Amino acid sequence: MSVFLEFLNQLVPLDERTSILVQSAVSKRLIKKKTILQREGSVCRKFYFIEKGCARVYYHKDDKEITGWFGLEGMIVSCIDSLFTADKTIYNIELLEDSVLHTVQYDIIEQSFLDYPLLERLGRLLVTQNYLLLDQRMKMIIFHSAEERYQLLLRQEPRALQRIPLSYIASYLNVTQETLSRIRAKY
Amino acid sequence: MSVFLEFLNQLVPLDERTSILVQSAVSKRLIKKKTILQREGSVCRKFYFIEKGCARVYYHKDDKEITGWFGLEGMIVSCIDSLFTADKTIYNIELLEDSVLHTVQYDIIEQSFLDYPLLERLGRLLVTQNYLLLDQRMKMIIFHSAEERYQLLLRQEPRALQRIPLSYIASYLNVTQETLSRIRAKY
DNA sequence: CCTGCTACTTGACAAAAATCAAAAAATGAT
DNA sequence: ATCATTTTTTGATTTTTGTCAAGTAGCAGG
Repeated sequence: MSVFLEFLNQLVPLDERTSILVQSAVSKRLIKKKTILQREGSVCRKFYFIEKGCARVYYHKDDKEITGWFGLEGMIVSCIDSLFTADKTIYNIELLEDSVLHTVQYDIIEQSFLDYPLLERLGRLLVTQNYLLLDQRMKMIIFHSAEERYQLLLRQEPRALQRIPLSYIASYLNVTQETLSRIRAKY
Repeated sequence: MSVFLEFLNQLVPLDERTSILVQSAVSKRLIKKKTILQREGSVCRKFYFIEKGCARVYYHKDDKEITGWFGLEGMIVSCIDSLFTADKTIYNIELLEDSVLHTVQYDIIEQSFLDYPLLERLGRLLVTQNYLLLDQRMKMIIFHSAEERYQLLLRQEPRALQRIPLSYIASYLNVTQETLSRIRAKY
């Protein structure tokens, strides 16, 4: 069973027919660094499970790029603002490394929700999981100073800091590159 | 049909048996201003639909109270950090006015998800809806200056600004009361 | 109508972080 | 390895917002 299917089964043990349906919506591929998976202004009908590699989700503020989210091994990335609304997304998704991705055609999933109750359940739990992540991130930004945010990230995602350019980390933490550099210099 | 049931039916038209189940989990009551619906440190097993009135969800940062969310007519409030995890919540929910609330026992809902596919669907859509709201709020805070945030709120929730004390609004916008007062003085 | 409380405003100053500019270090392609 | 490019660091200065303190306005209860 694929890594992605295993990931899903940990949330909801899937029966045979749901499992087959999901597989029909998924394709696994190796994709090159710097590929833009999704571009702002487009409508997003896919989400990606990262088996290997690393991505960032970013948007433009004035002329700067602001990182909204990272994806690392075992995470799902998408442009949720578009996926769930069919509006145009403000996000871009870019691969930061050559990556092994499982691409899920969300249209297929969405059409099947009513016929596959376990899929509906899986959907609910995935959204819930991501809601809690977003809530955490929200608290992180409101609760903590720039320096505390850096330290939190250091504890929660040490993987990220090795692999991802400082400027991307900085905007994820909602500080400028310079400020983050100075914070880091203290340690 | 109750206002709350109508609200749910707009998301997912419910069949008779699901409707009956939901009603068995809900009770409608008039609750007095200043009542604390949920206290930090407790585990939250309920959520509330506001038919009439107004609530705030807040937490403590050092010794200050920070407003994380408001609830107005037609909105749902809860301590989601606890509801979905069964961990202790950091949030308090307080009524700012005498309010008519529909209280939902989440345990009953949760136990029924597997037997009631439409309920599962409803759950998914409710979480999705709230995820998008949180995403919006996140963008509001990261994208915009204190002043822009005030103006956005003014446009999005003019209702709120009439009824809710400035200090609560301020912490919701992630600024101090003084700063908000100064911003407001400009108009 | 006065009293006491709470909510809000205003002012002076301090702190955190942003901005602008330039240097240093790291990385990648040849 | 060398050079060019990109990323990161450092310094000086400004902006934004926070903090502390004091005052004013509005309101509820006697």
